[in-house]
Amino acid sequence: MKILVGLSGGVDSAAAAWLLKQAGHEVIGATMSIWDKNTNFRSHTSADSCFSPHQEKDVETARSICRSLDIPYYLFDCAEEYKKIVLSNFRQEYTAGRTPNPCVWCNAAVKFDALPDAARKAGLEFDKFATGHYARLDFDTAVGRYCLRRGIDPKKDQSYFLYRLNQQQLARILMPLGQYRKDEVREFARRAGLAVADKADSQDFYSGDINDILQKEPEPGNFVDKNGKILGHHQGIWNYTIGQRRGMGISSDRPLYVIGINSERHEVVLGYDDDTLCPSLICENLNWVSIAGLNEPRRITVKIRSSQTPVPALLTITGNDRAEICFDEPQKAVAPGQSAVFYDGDTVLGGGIICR
RNA sequence: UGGGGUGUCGCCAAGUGGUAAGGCACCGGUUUUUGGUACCGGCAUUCGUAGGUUCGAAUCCUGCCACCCCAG
Repeated sequence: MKILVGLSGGVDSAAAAWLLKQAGHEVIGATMSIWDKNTNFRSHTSADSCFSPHQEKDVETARSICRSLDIPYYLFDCAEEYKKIVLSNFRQEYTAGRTPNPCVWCNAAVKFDALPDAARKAGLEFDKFATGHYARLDFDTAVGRYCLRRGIDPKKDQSYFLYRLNQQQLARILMPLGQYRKDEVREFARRAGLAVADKADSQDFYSGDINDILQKEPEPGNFVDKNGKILGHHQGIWNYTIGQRRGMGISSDRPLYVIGINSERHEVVLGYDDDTLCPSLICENLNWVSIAGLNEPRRITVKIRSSQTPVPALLTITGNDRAEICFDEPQKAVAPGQSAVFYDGDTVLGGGIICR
């Protein structure tokens, strides 16, 4: 097969490319560029964030990975789509007092969409598009759908970020790392002689001044308690997210957490540990993956953040493109704007955006 | 300027003669392809201030300063 591999400059995607080449496929490397050169932020920071002017360094790394794997390499400019979808969602959500998840949108609209698209438009032909994600894919003939499943390594599973992919996209995707553990992947990279074999994991989305990326000026408002009593002042609701503890600068008898954000009043509501607990949530903008939909309530497990083991709950469709999830045990810090992803064991059924 | 009270880290606060607990905040690190959480570590040679008593004081005594309350 002819396979286009999305390379980030990290170990995982490099190892994925190597694995596919080892398996005898014809592999092509590609990276999407997302930083708009016209952006003029006041503060530029660390190189290891995803959205950063330093992405050229990652491109260079990806290029040298391809050189050592002896495969062709291409760079595609996806900054326009990235700006239109990921950044605009990011800005809109934070401004509305919600907490966006850029990775979820980036995957569905850019990485697994604009990037392979750009490659095709540039005249590249390939059968599949592969990445270094820790998730598994297969086709379930019984339901006639492509199914997304958790990666074997529970600590590295990235299926949470992928629940927005549609069947057309899934049909052409390969995720060769889903069946390996991280330490095995590093071992592959070492064996392949890749310089990135021991490169550090993870990256922030963005590490500069949030006012820059939101194109906002600081906007003072109050910290209040549940009863509306003023506890202090902040410089913009977009600096906070439900469940957040640090960064308020307010001392109390016990730690204080953000339990609400009121965009109309520009207030951030603070409360104790217990106040962050929530028995249920409503989500909308649903996307179904391994099933076509749901007609009756279903017992599932659900993740409301990426680094969480799925927790048991009851999923009920309550309206058009709207669902309610009742947790067996109340969950901490349910943040609107984040995603709730539904699982049945290792299988991603679908998910939606939390609205309350 | 009569009476009473208080003054220990940014905030709260233990300690009443034996050589400064704890919580919150803050800072650093670990975890993590969002945000966040959690975890680990750091954080008053000094107790409003100046003297005195004592082997030894944040703790006892005296002066001064500041703040609070009551009475003017």
